Amino acid sequence: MALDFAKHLMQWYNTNKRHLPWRLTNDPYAVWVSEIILQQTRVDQGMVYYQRFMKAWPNVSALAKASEDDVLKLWQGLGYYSRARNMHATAKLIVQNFNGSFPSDYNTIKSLKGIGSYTAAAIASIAFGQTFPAVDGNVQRVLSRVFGVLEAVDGKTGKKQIDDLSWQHIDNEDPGNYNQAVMEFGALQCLPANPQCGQCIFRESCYALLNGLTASLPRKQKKPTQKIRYFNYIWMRWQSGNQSWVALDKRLHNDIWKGLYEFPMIETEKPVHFDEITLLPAFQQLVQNNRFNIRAQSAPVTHQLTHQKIIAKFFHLNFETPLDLMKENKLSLINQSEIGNYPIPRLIDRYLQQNEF
DNA sequence: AATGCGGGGAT
DNA sequence: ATCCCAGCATT
Repeated sequence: MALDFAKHLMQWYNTNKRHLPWRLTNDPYAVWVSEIILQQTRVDQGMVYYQRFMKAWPNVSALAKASEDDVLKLWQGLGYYSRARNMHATAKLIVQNFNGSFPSDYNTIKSLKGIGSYTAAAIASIAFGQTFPAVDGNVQRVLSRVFGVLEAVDGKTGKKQIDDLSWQHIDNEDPGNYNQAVMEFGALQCLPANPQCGQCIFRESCYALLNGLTASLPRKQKKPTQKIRYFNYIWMRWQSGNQSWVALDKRLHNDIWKGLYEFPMIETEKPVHFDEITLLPAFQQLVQNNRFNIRAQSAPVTHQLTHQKIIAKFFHLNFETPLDLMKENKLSLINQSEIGNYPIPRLIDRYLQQNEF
């Protein structure tokens, strides 16, 4: 199986690989330039920059002699500008400390500014033929799907599993092309969304495909940054005997509440103040008559939370609906929604037309 | 383990 | 709008 993966992959690579300029050479400088440019950058976008960069500074010493401003200028529009600054600094360091020739030792390569474990492995394998698996986003995706890495690939254990797999399957005879083959496979076949599984060479053995997990692998543990937004609503409270009642406004689709105030209220990025809200005339009257204690609330919530959860949390479910009292007070209960085991009364527009409560 | 760093393409 | 891209350095 271990041999099979690399063998099939290399065959696929030979017939399907794209013809890219940095694949025409094993010059460590060219490999370095291409790898830095391609960090978090699509091939299509980086291509032009690579050509211009190599034309402007074809080797380490040329780059070392350039001014940082010129390097940054060429980098303009590519993003992650520390890449350019690091390259320039590293070129000067290579001239100073390594006599202008790119180091071939993995740990030395990795010690250079802007070169981490991925780039060091890529340079060591592609330029110097050493067996170091280069693990990037493509590799994480391909290996986690084909071999079924269920742990998060950015977590400790998942990373270890990917690392083990990549050492297990790397082609010692041609590590540089093996590394590029996995990445190319990830970029052309095993796509993040809508992978081309129908014509995939691993379709009969791929763990993810066989278990219907292609869409959910690789798993990531990093949760998306949660935006705080505010669900705004008005709640009313009134006493009747020993009972305290609460009425909420009605939620419509798209997180809009409507009914108690003039304009539909919608989710906002900042809390809403009561002053900013205009109640419908009928309710203004009720407030003036001290029949109701009425407040506006803005509840900070993460977007994922449902309206029901917000209400439940806000009121701590500390009220029970006295249906009888509702009727006695001539409030027609139009709708109930279950929150947990507690029914919550909702006011709807019909109430507003009844001036008598 | 989490963040910041960027611009662009695909969905 | 959100995710992701041939990641790395810093905290």
